Amino acid sequence: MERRATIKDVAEAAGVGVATVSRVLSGGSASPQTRERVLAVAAQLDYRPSALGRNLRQRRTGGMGLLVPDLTDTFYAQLAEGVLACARSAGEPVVLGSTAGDPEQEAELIGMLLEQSVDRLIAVPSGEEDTWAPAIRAGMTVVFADRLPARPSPEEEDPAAATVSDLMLLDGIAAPPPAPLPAPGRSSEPPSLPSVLADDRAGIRTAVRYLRGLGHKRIAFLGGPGHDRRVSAFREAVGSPVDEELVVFGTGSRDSAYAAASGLFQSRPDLSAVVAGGNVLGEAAVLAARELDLRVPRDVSLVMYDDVPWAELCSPPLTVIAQPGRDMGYRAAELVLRSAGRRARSIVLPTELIVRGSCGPRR
Amino acid sequence: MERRATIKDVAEAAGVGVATVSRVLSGGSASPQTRERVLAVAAQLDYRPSALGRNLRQRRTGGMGLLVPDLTDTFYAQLAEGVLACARSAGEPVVLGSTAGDPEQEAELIGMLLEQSVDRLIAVPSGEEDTWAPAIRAGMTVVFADRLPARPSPEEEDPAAATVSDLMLLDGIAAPPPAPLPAPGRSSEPPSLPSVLADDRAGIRTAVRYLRGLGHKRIAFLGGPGHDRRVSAFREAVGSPVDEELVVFGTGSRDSAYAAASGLFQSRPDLSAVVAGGNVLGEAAVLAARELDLRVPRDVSLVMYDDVPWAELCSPPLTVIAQPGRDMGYRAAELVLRSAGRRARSIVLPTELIVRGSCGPRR
DNA sequence: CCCGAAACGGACATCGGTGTCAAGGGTTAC
DNA sequence: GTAACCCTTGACACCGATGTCCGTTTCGGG
Repeated sequence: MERRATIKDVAEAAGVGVATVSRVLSGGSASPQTRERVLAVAAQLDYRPSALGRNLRQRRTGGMGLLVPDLTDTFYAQLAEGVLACARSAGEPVVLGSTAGDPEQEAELIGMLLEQSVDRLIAVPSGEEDTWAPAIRAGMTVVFADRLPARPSPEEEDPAAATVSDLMLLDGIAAPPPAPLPAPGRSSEPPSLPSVLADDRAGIRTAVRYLRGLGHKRIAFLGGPGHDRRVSAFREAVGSPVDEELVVFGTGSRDSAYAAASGLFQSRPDLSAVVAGGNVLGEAAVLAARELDLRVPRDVSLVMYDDVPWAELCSPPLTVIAQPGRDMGYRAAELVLRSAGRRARSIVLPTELIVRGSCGPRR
Repeated sequence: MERRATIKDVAEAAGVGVATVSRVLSGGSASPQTRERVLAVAAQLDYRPSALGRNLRQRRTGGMGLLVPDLTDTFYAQLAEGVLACARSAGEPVVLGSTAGDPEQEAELIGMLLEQSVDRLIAVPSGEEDTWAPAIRAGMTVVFADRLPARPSPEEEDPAAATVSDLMLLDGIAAPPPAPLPAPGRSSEPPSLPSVLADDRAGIRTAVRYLRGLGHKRIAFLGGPGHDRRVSAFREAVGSPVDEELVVFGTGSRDSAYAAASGLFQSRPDLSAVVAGGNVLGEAAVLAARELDLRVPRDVSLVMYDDVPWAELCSPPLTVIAQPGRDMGYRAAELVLRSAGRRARSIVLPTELIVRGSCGPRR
């Protein structure tokens, strides 16, 4: 319960001024004997500089914030572990928040971080870009991981082409002729926000091709919030006449994922393969299939996005699109720490199709 | 990028002193018109008090620290979600650290938290009690979750009886006659540290009885670090002549868990049931069994500690001892927030045996 | 031997809040 | 009419660091 020693205590005990102590401890210049004496006294008093004083003086908190939708989603847990590993090796604290995929909670947490003067943030965003405007405006260095914030639904300009989101634009179906103008705008804009993403497009494409190679024609996509890039890649990969009934979404909870999967299987018994856009959705697909007495891979083939430890536990073990969750977190933390002040770069990491036993030839 | 408004800005704009602004915003007394004016100005300037200034003045950081061994262990993720939920509703930040079960990293993280003046901490401890002494001495309010720090191996007093750890003492085999003195000391000591624990003893006992009821005689325990209470409960439940070869440990990593499980199955093909002390160990047991062509539950029955979403995905779905991870985290956070200053209480939450399909009659 | 430059180190302001204290104004009681 | 009291309010010190500014010392060169 004893009071911690302050820089003043050290200064007095060493018979020097506080400024000298500060200089010595932060690597400034000082004569060898002074330095030595100060260090000795500091060690003897077990002095540790208070982050509070320093932070106030420098008007910023060290460390970084981390916002994820849900830690019980193993992928986000892996991501978080990566961030923590990097932060630990840098000796920096990490302030964690879980948003449950709710933009409102996300906004609250951003507010909390601003209040704490946390000026570096790694986030798996749930809200749209305007949720993030306050953070950016306040000068936070934000690195997005796993996905980017969605663009808000526009209010003016060609409402027909931009109704849903840019999904439709990237789709290449809804608006093929009127695309030339918006397209360059869109594609020149992505320079955009610093991020660490997996190469979703390639991952999905590989999976779809793999299923195609097994003879599957009716392939479904089971998506969740934030899977925009994956869906659009899926649409692109399956080609023009996308059967919209085969593209369904859950809201992020396990229950809704199960409902979506179960609904899909029941409404379209003719489908022969499913691509699950995330591990929670994959889990739901396995459960729903079992409940409906569909055997994997005999009755339905399944590819799941995310490699998680339990994918191997299933019978049969699940074929997955692995993305390097831990690496993504580590790299994001590096980015946010490195880019002291200015805008960070973006990184795309490769995915890998890991073939196990959940896909078979078309029945 | 604009500078945030400070309390001084608000004071000037409202034509009052800073003290008045502080009073108004922290619920102190002020005349209605003053209050109104200050609030209006604050809202208009979008003023948010800086946690930095406040923390420095009050010599403490708000919020709490959270230390867990590994977030990719779903149980700890659930625990963390509980803590985050409570903290979020209180508007408090959570500083997270992952220790990888390594006392050294744990000690480092404790140091980091002390530096940050975080004075409330929830921890799943890996180190022994002396790892925690600095934190306690510094006046931190610490609530342990899931387990308590192990007592350091004593250096004096009857070295024979206390060689390994208190495991051996509780064992009741290594030192049956010289036990009377240490025993009351042990059992009167637990008033000890504030904590939120699951009723491991009851959980394990129930599981062992259940397996016994199915006819199993050779039941093994697959443990990990921190499973002391579970092991001792296991020993107690199986009764006196404990077959020590049937009690094996991993070090916490997935690899070592797998090695332990595989070694167990290979060295003792006569065992007919396994109790896995945690979900990582359960996972390892399933994989090892499959690798050795042991079918569950025909060749070997399995009960796993921790209910995790993927337990239902296995074939057959795993029978588990469920402990309320999320609740434990939430309750721990409540405890640590409530007990502003003084010592917190302890809580024990019930476990539940959830019978699914991984246990069958003795082969 | 003296002068200038460079190295060193201490006093002090500062960051953004909170708590203390005393002054001032208004009301009530005697 | 005056004393006693309460309520409101602002000035100011303080928390523990950092950085600026300036005085002092030391050393080398002329």
